[in-house]
Amino acid sequence: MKTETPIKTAFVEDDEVTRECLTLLIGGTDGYVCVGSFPSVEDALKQGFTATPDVLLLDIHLPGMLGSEAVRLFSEKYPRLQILMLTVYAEQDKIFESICNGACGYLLKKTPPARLLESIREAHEGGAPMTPEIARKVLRLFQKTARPEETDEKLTPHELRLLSLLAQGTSYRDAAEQFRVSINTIRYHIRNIYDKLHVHSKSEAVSKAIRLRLIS
Amino acid sequence: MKTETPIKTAFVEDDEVTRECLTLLIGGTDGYVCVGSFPSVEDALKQGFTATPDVLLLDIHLPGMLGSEAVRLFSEKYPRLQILMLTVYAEQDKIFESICNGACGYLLKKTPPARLLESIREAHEGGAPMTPEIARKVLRLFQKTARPEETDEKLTPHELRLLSLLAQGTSYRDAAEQFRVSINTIRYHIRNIYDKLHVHSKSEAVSKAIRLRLIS
DNA sequence: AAACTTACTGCATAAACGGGTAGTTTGGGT
DNA sequence: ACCCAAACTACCCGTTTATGCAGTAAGTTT
Repeated sequence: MKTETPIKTAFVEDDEVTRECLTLLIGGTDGYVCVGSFPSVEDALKQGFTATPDVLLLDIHLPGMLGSEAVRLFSEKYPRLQILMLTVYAEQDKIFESICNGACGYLLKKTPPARLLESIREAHEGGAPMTPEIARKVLRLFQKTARPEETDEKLTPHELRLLSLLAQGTSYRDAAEQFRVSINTIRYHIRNIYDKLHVHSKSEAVSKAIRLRLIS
Repeated sequence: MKTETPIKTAFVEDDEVTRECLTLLIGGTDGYVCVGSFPSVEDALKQGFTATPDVLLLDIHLPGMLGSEAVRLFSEKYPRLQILMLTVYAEQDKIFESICNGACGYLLKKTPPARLLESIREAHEGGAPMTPEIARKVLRLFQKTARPEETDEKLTPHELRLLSLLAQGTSYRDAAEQFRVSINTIRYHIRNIYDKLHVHSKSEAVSKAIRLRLIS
């Protein structure tokens, strides 16, 4: 039934036993093919893959360059590559770093083989496979970094656009030109913005606006 | 085998057919029990649940109060409640809103019943069930909002402290007083900051600093 | 029609800012 | 002792802001 081309998978994993297991698992399963298996990032880069991989499994704790750092490297080198982190512990900061660098999933090594294969496919098909604990941690991080904190008075769309300009360092004069209005109108709006945000300067307004997620 | 107490589940879902299906599914499955089933948030609040639910399935698009808004309400009323969003479309902003408000998962209605039951259990056990597309969207959002984006030149601790003051709207003069230095020294530092950040104004510096997560 | 809001414009002025140039002081290195 | 880089101080000057006061035109409300 599997007439589709197999998913080209590669690993970077320092533990030899695990690496062997993975190679066997992938090599022995229909629909998957192993195009590389290395004990370190450096080796992978030096020797190269036998074919451009679709999915890369990256261990976090590696001798030499860490997996969490290598994510960016690989994803820049192979833009269509999906990278899955594979590690023993669910460390908050490593998860964070990996995801920010562009990893698309994060699995624990205790993941059973069937689930692992499924996750590789899921990653290849645009999903973001994670173990439940990790998914929850990601959400927590997310909730922490992104809390709306409503303002008492809402800014108009116009005011928000102006605020964005200010955040970019635009002067009143330039903003006036962009909006095709007089500089005095800009002043007028700025005053309203300041009133609503209870601030008294551009920088304060910008910082408050960003914090309240009104802009950016 | 299921000697554990069943997972108390409730729904808010305006489509009557879907609601019936859910009630039947949950009611008819071992290990799950339905403690409420309402067509709107308002009804749920008015009538109350037959028991404090463990997991709540919330539709996004509801008549009256939207599910994405109700998340906070429910999670404040029942702090140990796990809330799963259940909807037809994966809308970026609704996902964002729901998660920020405290939802722990986000499923599409097309999710097959078996997977749905599994997700409820997963939510109850501290996981964060999401469909693959949604998981990927969450990661994307995450990458967008939290990108370190290294600066080419690092700011000194002193410069960072000054930058925080600027973000609060402090003037050069006041900053000088706080640091017990002359206003010219403040200027000196500001210039260095601007050079390092490649900006030309306070507001631009503040916005860049916040975005780069140098401050706040 | 009178009263009121909204968005906008104009002017004035003190204060704050940005950027150039230049001269101390200080604590390491070698 | 010498050099070097850093942190700091100083002055200048044109530009930009913050903010008060005042006025107009279009659209609502009553």
